[in-house]
Amino acid sequence: MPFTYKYPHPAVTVDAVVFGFDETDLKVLLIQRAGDPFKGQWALPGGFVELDEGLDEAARRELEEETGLEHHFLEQLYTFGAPKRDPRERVISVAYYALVKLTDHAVRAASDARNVAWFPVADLPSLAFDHEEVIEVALKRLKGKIRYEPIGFELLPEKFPLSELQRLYETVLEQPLDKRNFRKKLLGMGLLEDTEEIQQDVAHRAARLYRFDETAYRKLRKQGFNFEL
Amino acid sequence: MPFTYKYPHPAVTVDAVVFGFDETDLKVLLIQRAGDPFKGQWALPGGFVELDEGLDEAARRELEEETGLEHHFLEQLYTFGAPKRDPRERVISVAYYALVKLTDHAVRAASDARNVAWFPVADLPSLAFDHEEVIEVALKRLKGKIRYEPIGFELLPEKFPLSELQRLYETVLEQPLDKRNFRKKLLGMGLLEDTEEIQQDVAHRAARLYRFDETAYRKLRKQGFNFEL
DNA sequence: TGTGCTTAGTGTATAAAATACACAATTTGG
DNA sequence: CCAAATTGTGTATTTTATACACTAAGCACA
Repeated sequence: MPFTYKYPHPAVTVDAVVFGFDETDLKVLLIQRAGDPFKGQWALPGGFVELDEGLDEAARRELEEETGLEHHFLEQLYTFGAPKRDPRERVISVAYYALVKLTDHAVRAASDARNVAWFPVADLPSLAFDHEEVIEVALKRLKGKIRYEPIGFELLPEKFPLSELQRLYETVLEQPLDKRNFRKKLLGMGLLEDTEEIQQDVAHRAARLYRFDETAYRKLRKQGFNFEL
Repeated sequence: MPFTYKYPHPAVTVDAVVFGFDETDLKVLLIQRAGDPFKGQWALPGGFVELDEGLDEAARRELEEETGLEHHFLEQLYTFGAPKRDPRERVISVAYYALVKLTDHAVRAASDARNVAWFPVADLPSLAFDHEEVIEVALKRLKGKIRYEPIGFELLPEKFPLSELQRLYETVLEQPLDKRNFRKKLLGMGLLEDTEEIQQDVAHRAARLYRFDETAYRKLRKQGFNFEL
């Protein structure tokens, strides 16, 4: 027991709410706990912060170790620190949320072979710790932020039809949107690049594929443009 | 040194960016540090989290101890945890921001007689730790949030003339607003109760005083109303 | 007491943005 | 070649945002 302090110190963890979207559902990535407490229960991926790493860094490292996910949108969400949220000792959890492209990133099993799985946010199992609350806060943040920052694209493949973008918005915002108005607005922003490609292997008229134009977005931002849906 | 752990634990503090508004300026409350590190420099009020108290609770307690401020708007802002932000040991700081009514709450000196003072955000001294960054993040949050939640009223006295509300918005948003349109919009929301009182002791036509109607706001929220300026 | 200074308070016309809405075009599968 | 599924398109209407200038009230000071 080599780590001693004059005053008591809490433990600090990072936990991540990882969102994915699969054409119909918004999903969250969960990990089945290998040990106590809450052994066998589903929980958010996460772990202890090392003393020499930043918080963002810790969140990325844990995600990589536990799920193999890399290079995704990651943002700090909120810090949860109720005294009894962990039965072992005082643990303060800095929560993050991440957006990943389900199509590009296959989820690898955790290094220690724990179960990893995607669950629809509308149908979650019961969770360890206060992770249900964490997910609620993350959902609220996503719902708010997707309307005034172009983060929705982080959940879609690089090339996508407009209808899929619309479905994503309808799912996250939990409200139907008018097709013509949606297309008018999005295309009018000048953020979507027409890839000149169309869908393959669909049993109906194939849709044009678009790509989010990051460069155009940055240019417009500088000129005072604000994304808003 | 009675507190020992199997793994290293960082220290955890709460720090608060306290905003006030005094008819012309947005101000931040700072405390002059009594001890090392950064002795004599200005810093945000804050301190260590006790093991048996929640984070919000800790933030309120520290504010009360150091400035005598109570019963104000307080919200978690962001958690800062760069490994070297404190030269002594690894310290993770959960930052809060608070909005107080300058007129109602006189600031008391800290219990240990350290200097406490308000500084205009446009003219801050150099600060200890990464507190400049913390204030920047707080300002950005305030600027964003004041537009879609009615938190501006937390910075004004209970009864205020419309012109003062407008000045507040102009100061925080850093842009001029049209008087007639501003009044039309705000009064149109139905959130302002006319107190039937007017300003006293002013050297010009006295303005009507309004009060933010919390009850009306909650009622409207339930009906799907969204505050937006 | 009246003139000037300062701030309060008010309405309308115009432009821009949001909304509501329906059908023809394309491709596949039977 | 017909049915089923989904893409893609325009206009009229309503709502909201913007631009803009003068009179009213109260005090200070000559």
